Amino acid sequence: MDIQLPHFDSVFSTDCVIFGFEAGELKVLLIERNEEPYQGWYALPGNIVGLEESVDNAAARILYELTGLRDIHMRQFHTFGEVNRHPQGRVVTVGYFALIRIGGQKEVAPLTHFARKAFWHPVNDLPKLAFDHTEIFQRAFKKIRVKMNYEPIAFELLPEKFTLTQLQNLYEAVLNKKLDKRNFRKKMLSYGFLKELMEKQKGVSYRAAKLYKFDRRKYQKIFQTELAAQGAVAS
Amino acid sequence: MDIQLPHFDSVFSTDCVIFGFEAGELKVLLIERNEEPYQGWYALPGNIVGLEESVDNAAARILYELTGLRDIHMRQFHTFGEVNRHPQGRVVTVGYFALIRIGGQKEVAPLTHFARKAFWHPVNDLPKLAFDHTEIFQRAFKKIRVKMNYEPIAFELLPEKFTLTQLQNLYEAVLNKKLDKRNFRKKMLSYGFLKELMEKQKGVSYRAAKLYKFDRRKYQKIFQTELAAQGAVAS
DNA sequence: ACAAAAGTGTTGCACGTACACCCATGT
DNA sequence: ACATGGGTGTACGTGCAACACTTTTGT
Repeated sequence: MDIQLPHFDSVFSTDCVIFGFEAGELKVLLIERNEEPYQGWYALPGNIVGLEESVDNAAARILYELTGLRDIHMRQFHTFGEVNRHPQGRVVTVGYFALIRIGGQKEVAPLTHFARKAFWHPVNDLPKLAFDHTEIFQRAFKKIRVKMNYEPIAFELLPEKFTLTQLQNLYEAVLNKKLDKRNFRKKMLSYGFLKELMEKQKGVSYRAAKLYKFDRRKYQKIFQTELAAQGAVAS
Repeated sequence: MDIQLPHFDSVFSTDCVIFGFEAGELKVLLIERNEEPYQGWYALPGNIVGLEESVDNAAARILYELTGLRDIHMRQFHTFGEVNRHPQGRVVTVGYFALIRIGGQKEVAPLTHFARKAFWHPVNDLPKLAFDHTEIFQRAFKKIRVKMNYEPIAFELLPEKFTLTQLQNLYEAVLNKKLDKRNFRKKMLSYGFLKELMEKQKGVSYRAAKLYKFDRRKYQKIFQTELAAQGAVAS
């Protein structure tokens, strides 16, 4: 590539805020850093973007190297460009978030020596993180709380088959408020994108609940229809 | 600053999508480039971020240098990180948008030789822009269309005093659909953040309309109350 | 007087919210 | 039998959408 731009000692990085849901708690994926700066600190999985890869691809690669997770649907949410956010130079970082099923892939574990370990930590009661990662996390958390009200992202956190109570618990954990059971069920079912399975919960010492799964095809059908309706009005 | 990071020949830039409203049309601020690459092309105002300035500050500085506009409230909306978006090297760009009153400041004009001119162009019927600026623009446009439905950003585009019909025309231009006059007025007034002035329109050859202004203090009061109510439920 | 835009209410419908009890199952 | 969560319906209020005519003013 023919470089004619000014040479700056600047790099960009990506940091990933990966949410999971386990034992009724919302969790975030952290690593323990194995290199300076902030060696031994907890941090979001992140690293420097290579010259020959897009930022989106870099985010996926870095997440894989630090945690073993791959094929995760990540979305950019904000770029952090303060001058002194990295003690060793000018690093602008692009923040991504994702919501995944804990245990949906094998255990999380770093593939490089850059991180000592990778682990899930409850979002409440987070320790101080390296760099400005606490701020990055907060911003991602706020984002998903808002997004959960108008996009079906909650299902990405649940196992494929789930009960309505599990779904409600998740909403309550993310939104941090109690919801009314009857209204919650009525509303969720009214959307029409939950598929009721013939199956029931097993191994519980009380009445077993029906299992549901999120029907992405139905959801997209509904969503596209809405968009088309809006388009028709607009034309 | 003690640089111990890998040296990459990479830079970051900002590009600004500045919206204005004039003659019933939504417009975007463009420059004509005076340097390679894309010399002579139309582009969004943008340039490279300096090592010693935050990305946010750079966006403001660059906009000022290229258009003479300052003290504009800009918001980041997306970062564009494809490998080949700049023909001369690796440039990751952070996109910002703003909505302003055309004519609220003096005429737009570049302060540097980097741009030949700066001018307003209707958002419909945009020419091909330099780099991936068409995509950047589209993404910003989509953002404000969505945002206009739940934040009072429309007022940033209007003169301080405006009529309800002007406000409605603006909504119609941005959302690209016709709205019902009675419902629109009822809804806008019901929010309670429009202050009716003692003044009327002048110089029109028909019944003069009342002038209103956006009362930001009232808006914030309402907004904070809503937030507090949500917080109370959550606690 | 006429042209042009300002201004004004009612009704039906969809949706959210509040609220309490019986049911099925495992121990 | 009892403990535990599963599962269900109604009534009310709010907010949005559809819809047409009279009023004011300048020319």
